[in-house]
Amino acid sequence: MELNRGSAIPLWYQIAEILGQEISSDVHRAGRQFPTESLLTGRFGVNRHTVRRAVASLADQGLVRVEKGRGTFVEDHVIDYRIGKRTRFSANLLLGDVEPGHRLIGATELPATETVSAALGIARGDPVTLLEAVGEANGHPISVAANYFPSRRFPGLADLYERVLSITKALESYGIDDYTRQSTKVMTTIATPEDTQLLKQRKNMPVLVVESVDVDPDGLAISYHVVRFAGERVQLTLEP
Amino acid sequence: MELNRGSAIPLWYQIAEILGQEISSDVHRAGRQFPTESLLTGRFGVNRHTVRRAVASLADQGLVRVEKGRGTFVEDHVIDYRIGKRTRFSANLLLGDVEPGHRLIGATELPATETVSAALGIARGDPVTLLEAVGEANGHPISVAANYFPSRRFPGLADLYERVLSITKALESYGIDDYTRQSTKVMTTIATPEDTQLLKQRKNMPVLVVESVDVDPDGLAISYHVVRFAGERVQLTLEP
DNA sequence: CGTTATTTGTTCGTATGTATA
DNA sequence: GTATACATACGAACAAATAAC
Repeated sequence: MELNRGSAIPLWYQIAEILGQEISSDVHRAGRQFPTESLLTGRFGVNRHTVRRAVASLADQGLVRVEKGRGTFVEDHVIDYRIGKRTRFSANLLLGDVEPGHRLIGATELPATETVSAALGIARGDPVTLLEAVGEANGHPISVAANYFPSRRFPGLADLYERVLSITKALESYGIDDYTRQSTKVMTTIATPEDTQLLKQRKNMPVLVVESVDVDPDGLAISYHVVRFAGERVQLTLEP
Repeated sequence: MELNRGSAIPLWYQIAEILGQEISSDVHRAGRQFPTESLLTGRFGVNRHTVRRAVASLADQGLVRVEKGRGTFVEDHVIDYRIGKRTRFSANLLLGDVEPGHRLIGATELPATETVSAALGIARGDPVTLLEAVGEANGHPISVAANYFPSRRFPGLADLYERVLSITKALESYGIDDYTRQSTKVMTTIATPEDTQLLKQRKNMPVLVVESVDVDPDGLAISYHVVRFAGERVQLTLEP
């Protein structure tokens, strides 16, 4: 990682690239203080203005936050979560350079509430299987998901899921080899105490709430999802 | 609005429908206390359980919020904002029964920052026109938008906009008769003091941040938008 | 501060109509 | 037709949280 002084690429840009890389690879830990301008001028052997230009670029990219009189701080990493017609959790995150993971925190059967029954197109009170899971990226929790399935159509889904640990695979056992996203709604609220605990957020941080319905090729609803993302760690990208 | 006791439709459901209608038509104002169970049993001449069933349905639909020992409260109305390939602000809101409006709060020309130039596919420092506006629905502010346009391609856009008060119309003068959404990103943060003031939010409420790029039929970027929605008043619905 | 009234939450029991086996 | 199950509706009582005094 050496600077190339002869090149057509500006010095400040090369420095910004190096520092950006270091932030991505956690050399500078999120939330912690970033090296001061004076430290960086020493390290790269350039003028303070050159370093400032590089840091300004990082700030503009949202990688760091500069506070007059206090210092520069590394922003929390933001994970890019793509939402489209064929959203799958793990497949999704693998597109970035993050290691995805699930942790099942509950599998129950209960009668459908108004909202759930309406979303799934079943009668209120019909039994639904609720799979609750925490989604992780690089070992950090980023989402709490409530996934509802009509139990009449998928009997024993909870047990099956606990064995294969994949919704897509579990559904294959019922002959569902393909499903698509029918509707998606995005909201935001302040994290509940439960969110705060599960997502290891600080108090009073915002959460992104995504409500969606998946349908089979015949247009029949097969699942209703309410996913709550840690707002400070996730960015949704909507696929055209 | 009378109850039909003989009908196949349950009493509690009829009551929920009536009360839901009243909430939509602002008979019960948002944020204010909803009639108590005892008042409603009196009004409808039914058992308290029947009223509770109806109110539970309203709560499940998100129309009211029930607090033990305090009472039931009408939730803030949520505006459904559709996002798709052809998102237009006013056209969008007119689909609901809300009266849309704009208020321009600033029109300036400035050099493109890193993010803006990258989004618009121009060189950093190239002049861009920034139109800042507050979006309103039914007279209440729901969004603060920063709209960036490449000034070289649209010279005099700011003045033109102030005359026609419509981005779509202003762009027509430059021969742009159609544009589509190229990319959309959704994030959330806590409102800044400026957000709080412009959106008339309470302090520390979340905002939904939508970043998007519009392109002309040739795929050339014509605008970059950063819109900040009052989180408690807006729900985004993503069109498939 | 404690007391009291208000309001919602919960749990008994009872009766009735409807659909299903 | 009978038995069973289920949802609806009503009645009464008590528990728990809150607000007002």
